[in-house]
Amino acid sequence: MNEYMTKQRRLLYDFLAQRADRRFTAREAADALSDEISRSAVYRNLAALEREGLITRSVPDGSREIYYQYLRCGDCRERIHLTCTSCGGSFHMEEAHAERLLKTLSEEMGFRLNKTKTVLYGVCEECAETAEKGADE
Amino acid sequence: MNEYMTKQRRLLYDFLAQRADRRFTAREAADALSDEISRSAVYRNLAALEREGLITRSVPDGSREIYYQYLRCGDCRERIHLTCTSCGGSFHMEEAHAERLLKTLSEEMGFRLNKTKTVLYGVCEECAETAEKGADE
DNA sequence: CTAGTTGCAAAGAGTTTGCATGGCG
DNA sequence: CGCCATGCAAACTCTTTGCAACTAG
Repeated sequence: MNEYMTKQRRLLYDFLAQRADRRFTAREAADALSDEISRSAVYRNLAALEREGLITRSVPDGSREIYYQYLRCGDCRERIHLTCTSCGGSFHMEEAHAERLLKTLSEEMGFRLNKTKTVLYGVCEECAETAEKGADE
Repeated sequence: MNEYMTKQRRLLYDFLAQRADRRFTAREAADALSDEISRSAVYRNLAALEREGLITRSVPDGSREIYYQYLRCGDCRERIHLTCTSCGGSFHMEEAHAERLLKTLSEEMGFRLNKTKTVLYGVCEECAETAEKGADE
């Protein structure tokens, strides 16, 4: 898979690098690169990247569109992710805490947590502060 | 909203009760009830129920379809859910553990976890055992 | 009665696919 | 050169919507 490094592929990879850790839809990628890559190539490449585990997919509440996200760091794939529902930003949980959580769930109820699939949703520090300054809600 | 209890609505509610805590797609519900309820009514009612917070939506990896799930217990909505990626079954995390997790995330990185939105994925005890008996993988 | 609800069929949105052409290695 | 990838447009799938008929309260 991904045997040829085409011009289109390279441009898409650049796009990913620029948007590291941020969500985007296939449509956004296709629009941003519409002069250079066809819609179908974008879809096909994103699907391939997902298969390889280099990007992850999600479908936020209220949306019908698939969002992709490139997780920059190499060790990401073995860590539990936190996603900010406000900015879409991604963070990870410290290993020690993740392990403790894993252990707790396993011991208490035999549940084997999948660190890769699991995403914790909430609001990140930065967004929480912004929201507080903005007052209402 | 949901002011009238129509025959169709009642049938859909029965369907939910029967499938409590299990995932199903709008299509599955529509098919199961196709003699009694039109597809559009199913979609409309599921959307209404979701708005009211009585059912939750999710889009599993590799699927494009929206899955719904009725969470039986009343106190569910304030608890962190665990979903088994094998059987789709739903469980919750004990309050004490949830609180500890919340506190850890908040103190360590200012992340405010949303208990309602967050779902932990993994394999439940029962499915893990079945898989082990089945051997491979 | 009257407003919410249904059913139907048509429209929409997002994604996928077939096939001929093009380009990487 | 051979094979993978692209582009285009048509096809698909799931979901939503407009509207007239129906029905719960």
